[in-house]
Amino acid sequence: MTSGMHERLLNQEPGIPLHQALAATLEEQIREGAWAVGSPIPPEVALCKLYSISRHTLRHALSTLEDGGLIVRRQGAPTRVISRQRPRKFTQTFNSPADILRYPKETYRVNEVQEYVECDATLAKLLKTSVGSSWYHIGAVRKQQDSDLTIAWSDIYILPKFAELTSEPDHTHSMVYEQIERRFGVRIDRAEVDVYACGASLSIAKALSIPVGTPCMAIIRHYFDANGNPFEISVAYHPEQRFVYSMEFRG
Amino acid sequence: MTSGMHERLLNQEPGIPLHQALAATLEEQIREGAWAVGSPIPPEVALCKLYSISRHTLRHALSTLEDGGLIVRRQGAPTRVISRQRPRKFTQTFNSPADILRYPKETYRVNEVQEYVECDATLAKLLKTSVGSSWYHIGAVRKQQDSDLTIAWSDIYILPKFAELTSEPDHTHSMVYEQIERRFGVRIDRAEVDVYACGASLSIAKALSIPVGTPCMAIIRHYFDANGNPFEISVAYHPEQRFVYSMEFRG
DNA sequence: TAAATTAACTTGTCCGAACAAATAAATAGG
DNA sequence: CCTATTTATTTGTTCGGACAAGTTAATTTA
Repeated sequence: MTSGMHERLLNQEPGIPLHQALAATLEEQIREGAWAVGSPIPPEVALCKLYSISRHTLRHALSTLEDGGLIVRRQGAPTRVISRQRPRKFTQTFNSPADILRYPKETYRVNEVQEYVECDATLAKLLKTSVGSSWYHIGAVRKQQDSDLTIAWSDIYILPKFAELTSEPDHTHSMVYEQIERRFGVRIDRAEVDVYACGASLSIAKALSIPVGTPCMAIIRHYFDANGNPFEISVAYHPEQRFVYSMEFRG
Repeated sequence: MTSGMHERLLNQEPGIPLHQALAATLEEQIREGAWAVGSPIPPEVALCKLYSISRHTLRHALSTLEDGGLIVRRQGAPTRVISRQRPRKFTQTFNSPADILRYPKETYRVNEVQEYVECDATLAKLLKTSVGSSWYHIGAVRKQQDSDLTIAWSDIYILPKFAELTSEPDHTHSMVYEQIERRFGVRIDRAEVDVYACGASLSIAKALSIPVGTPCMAIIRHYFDANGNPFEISVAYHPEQRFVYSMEFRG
């Protein structure tokens, strides 16, 4: 190309910051394919001269594009385009593990079973652990504070060394993982949640006063510590119509 | 306090940037409760003098804290502490709405019903829309490509103007929302997902060849456009044992 | 007293410059 | 031809300064 590249003027409207207008312009250029995905964009000093702006302002704009997932920057290496459009990501953020199941605050547990158990084949498969592993089992119903309506049956399995938690005063009114974190300093690093439908077993039907085989939503939560080992596994059974697991995603 | 506040030296180890060390120090201060939640921290110029650093470096550190959710900054107003600890957020990111339900790629639909419908009271409640609103209804079973095992029954409701989609060649092998986006340029801005357990109704039981009342997991997805209006609502029923909705969260 | 205006304060934007650190390309050596 | 070293390139860090824009508190005015 004989004629030099003409400077693309920033349509600088009053009121919007320069770095913002610049980011929009660059994003537009990337979308139009001015630079192919994977290829480097001009170095910062070149862009500064092209747009007649300070390096600081340019870097602010590039930072915006990087946050948006359009480019990657590495010290020493040229900045590269990694996507022509802002990748659409549907995210759902939970501020605490309690939100994962969105249990209303106004619920509490009534423990009916407390015992040490050893995994047989069936339980090991359910908990995704090995046969013979030992757990402290808490069987409880979860009720609504005001109406006393039974929402679910919960089987909570925790490491035997945490068994003493059950003697805590507010044990039945707060989440077990919170108590473990408070008393033992074990922090949740990762959580797995499985959801599926099943019919109520005999014992669950009895505890919830529903017919055997009533459709239930089973929610199994695995809590892992920083070392990747599970320290709490809870299995909750929600009878039909008594619980809706609701989520929202934004693009 | 008569004695002036003693400067807290930054334990500046070689190799780590100043703004990073500063951010760590400030985060520590906040965690220790140097400033109560809701109260303002000293203005930038004061912190600059206290730590003998440039305002630019300080702002870089504050930006880090803001990203971490510890403080909020508003032009003109003092910066305030909003949390003493980095709020633990469990996030799950989906790159496409398909991942929300994690449908395997190797599934396809077999349409059995295609009709225009008008919401009666029951349907309006299920779809969270108003009575009398019109939709184009697609009833279909979802099957696995190789085994031909039926995974679910789906009721898909789309705006009447999108009805012509069903004549597309690959209609049954791709997601309806994808086709809407491709053909009509309607982009998903938000999605709501509700999950609960229910028993199989007569029509569903017949379509899936299962007994009436078989436990099913119902997943209702609402897709909203940029204006906040729903343009597709799908209701899927998964019989027990045939579908597990699995999620993973990281702290 | 209550509302409107002013002033002080605080964060946001933007420039210029210099050096450090990491990477990629060019060069020298086996 | 391949490897190790050097050089050039590019992004990261840090300073210093000035003004703009928004918020809050104080002041004035009705």
